[in-house]
Amino acid sequence: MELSAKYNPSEVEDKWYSYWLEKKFFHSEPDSREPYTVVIPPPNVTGVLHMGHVLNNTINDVLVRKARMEGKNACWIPGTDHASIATENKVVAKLKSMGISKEDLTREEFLKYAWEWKEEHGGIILKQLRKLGASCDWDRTRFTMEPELSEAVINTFCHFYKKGWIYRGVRMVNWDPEGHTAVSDDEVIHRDTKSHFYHMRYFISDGNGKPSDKYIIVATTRPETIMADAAICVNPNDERHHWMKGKKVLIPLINKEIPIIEDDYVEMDFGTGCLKVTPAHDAHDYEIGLRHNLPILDIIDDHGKLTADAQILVGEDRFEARKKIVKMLQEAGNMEKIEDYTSPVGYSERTNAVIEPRLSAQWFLKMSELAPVALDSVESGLIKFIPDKYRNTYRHWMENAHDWCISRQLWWGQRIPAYYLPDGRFVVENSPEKALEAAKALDASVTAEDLHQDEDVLDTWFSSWLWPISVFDPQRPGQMEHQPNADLAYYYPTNDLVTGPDIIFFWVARMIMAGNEFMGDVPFRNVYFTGIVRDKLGRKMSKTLGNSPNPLDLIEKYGADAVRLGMLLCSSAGSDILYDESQVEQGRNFCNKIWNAYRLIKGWSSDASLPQGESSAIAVKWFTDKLNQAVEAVYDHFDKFRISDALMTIYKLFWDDFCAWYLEIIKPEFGKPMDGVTYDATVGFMDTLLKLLHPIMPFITEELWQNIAERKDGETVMNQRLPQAKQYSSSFIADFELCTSAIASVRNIRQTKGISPKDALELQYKGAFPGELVTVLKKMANLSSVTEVSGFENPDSGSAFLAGTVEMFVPLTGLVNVEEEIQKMEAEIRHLEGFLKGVKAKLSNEKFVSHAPAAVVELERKKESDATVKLENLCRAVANLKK
RNA sequence: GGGAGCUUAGCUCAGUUGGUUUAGAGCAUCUGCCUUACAAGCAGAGGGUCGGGGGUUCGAUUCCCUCAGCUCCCACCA
Repeated sequence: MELSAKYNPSEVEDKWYSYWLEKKFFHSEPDSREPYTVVIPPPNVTGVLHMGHVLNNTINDVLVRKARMEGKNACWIPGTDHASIATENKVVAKLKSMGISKEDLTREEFLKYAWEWKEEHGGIILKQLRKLGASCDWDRTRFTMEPELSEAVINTFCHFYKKGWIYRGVRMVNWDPEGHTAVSDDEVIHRDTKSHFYHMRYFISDGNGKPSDKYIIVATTRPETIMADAAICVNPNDERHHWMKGKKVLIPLINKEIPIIEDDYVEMDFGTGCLKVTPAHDAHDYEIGLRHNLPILDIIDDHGKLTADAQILVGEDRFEARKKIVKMLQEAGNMEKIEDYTSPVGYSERTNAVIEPRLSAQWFLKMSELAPVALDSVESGLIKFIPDKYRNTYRHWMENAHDWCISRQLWWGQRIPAYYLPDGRFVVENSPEKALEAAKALDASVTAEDLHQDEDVLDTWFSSWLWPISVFDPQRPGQMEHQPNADLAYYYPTNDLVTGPDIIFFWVARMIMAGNEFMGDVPFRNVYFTGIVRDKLGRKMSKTLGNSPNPLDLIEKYGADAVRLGMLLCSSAGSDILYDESQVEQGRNFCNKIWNAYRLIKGWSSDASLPQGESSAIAVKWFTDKLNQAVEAVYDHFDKFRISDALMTIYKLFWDDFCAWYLEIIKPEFGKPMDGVTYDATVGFMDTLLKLLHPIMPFITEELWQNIAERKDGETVMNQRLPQAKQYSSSFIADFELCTSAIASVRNIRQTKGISPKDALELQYKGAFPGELVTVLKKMANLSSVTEVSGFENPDSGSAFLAGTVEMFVPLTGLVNVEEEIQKMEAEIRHLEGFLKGVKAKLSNEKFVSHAPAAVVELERKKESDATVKLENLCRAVANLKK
């Protein structure tokens, strides 16, 4: 095979991915092996791949491929999420562009369009994941709104309703006037927003509904809601306002009379100490209203427009109304002053509309029973969070969890299985038939036509919280009498969950609740929280900023392995990731390095009759040790989910140890064959390295592994066993490092003296240099001789250096500047003296010697003696030079 | 307003119950090399008083306090 000097990923990636699919290597069925299970955080069905997905799925794939190569039965479930609000919005927008308004369609007609949209645009992201190399079991692909999973959602609703944990109630909810739906507390994002603080005059009523000459000042940020005011509230301890106790005031512009009431909630030193109470449009005011029996007047409709009850500005949008009413108040003489003001405002996570607190009938799931159990799952250590700090966040939320508003005023999603009787009562059943039966029990005269199903659908998270269960056995959630099927029994609980911290409450916490409820066990053992991918300047990647690269373009340009590596290089768990394309370049360079190492090895011929050279034997021995040391470290890193450290360990093993040292040592003269023993060992090393690299870089490793030796059809590197760490000699590795440092020093001498690497030099040394490494030293430093001496012959005509504590000397007649050599050594002496001083200070400290552990003291003694020897050597050398 | 976390070389980060030759890596930088695997490369080198101050300790990047800066999460818009 003729190989180009550069690795060309596009030639190999599709080929091997098709091969893996064709051979069903990703598919898993229960068997006697230990399972390793992961479920994908289901992306929006209409989503496209972005850098966050790349990060998440790369980590997932590394974990899955590693488990597979450890002999586990690895199963990674892919799928998508129906994403009610996001998808419905997209469909509405599409219809709008076609000149169709959602209001003109029936529910069934709209859903027909929605499904068409889903078929057309859905699942693109799953195809894109294949380009990344994701080894998902595609035969098990799931969608949260497919019939079976929808049934699971409905059964779950019925389950909790019958338990009494789901209730319907009129509550203050977060209304999204653009999405025309309520959203849960967690879907509201609070942002400091610049607005104004309007100080308005409310005149005291003269008792006949006419303004007197006295007024109070009330401050608000929302003057457009004054028509819905039910009272003015002051703090009972506020003496400034005692005079108006029992009086009434008139709402400006509409002159409606409202009482002045007292409540501790009002803070005396905020604003004017007078609070306008608007129960229908503020959650706090609603509470005050309940306490004081105030009437509730709702003047804002579903779309955020003022209703007829407002009397004025009817039909105006709430923000338009605000502008207009300010002017009206000014003209009427009711505006005292306007201040600039910044306060937190809630926005809808999905539509970015300003949330309108609003009273409406919604369905809720009680958290009082589910949250404590889920909290305990993490507190007890049954589930581990990586990094650990998210335990705090989790605990805080769990201890303050509000009931979950699960109804959404949308059509795309699972419709709430509540059926209303004509008299307003309702029944909850998982089918219309059962509902009719239950309804007849309440009222025998009810017919199927009389029953009306609730118009709302369920929150999308109400289906995704079942994901780790329903992907295996959709019949289990909500039906405790159904025994888990073989898949669920085998694969549940899953092992690791890789996800972003932004959905710790939406999804992670709730999956733990559902797992405990329906399986009596947590859904996963470890949760690895990735960071958020940001650009080089630390900005979040977003479409509007245009700072988010298209991952597919990157894969096209650099190759999937390079993109994976680039992502992993900087991905420590939990901290945000500053992405830069140069990291992907580094990944591409590494691919190229691997490719070329392979080319070098493949270009060699072996001759079994040749004896193994001494330096080659040493190199094989050393790299075997080095490999085992690295494998041990890699496993340790993986165990702690330090994926970038594991990667860096392998990276350096390959690049520095294998390529820069090992291959250079064993490299035969050009065109000459290599002895068989070394050649076979080298091919073996390459084979092992490819296996070690495979979870991270699946494509290039498969390509090379398939070529480095004869492979049968159906063989793949992804099903090989990962190397296991064996015993290795740390002392031999240390000896070798002594040798490499000596080689570097000689090379440094060449560089500073302008001596070509081609000109051989001599070397003398004094001290304990391991004899077996002399041959390596000679070859790599290009030395004609290496001699152990008792004293250097002409110390002023050469360059001396230390390798560890071994003194070394390169004779360089006529090339040495004695002054420079002396200066170099004296600098070294100063450093050593400082070091020694510190060590001696410690050792002469009575308390250190008596308090510190023996091993530490011993180490200090060794430092002292080593440094003393070095110092003596250096001083002698300098003295000689100065002669 | 409440809570959590971060601050170590130009950049991105390790630093594992306080002691491993007076701090490590990758990238970037500088110098010299187109040496028949690789210039997407090779060889060598430089670079940090571990945010400031204080304390505990024989010993602090590591523990405590404090100040400064940054980030994130939670929180009902008077």
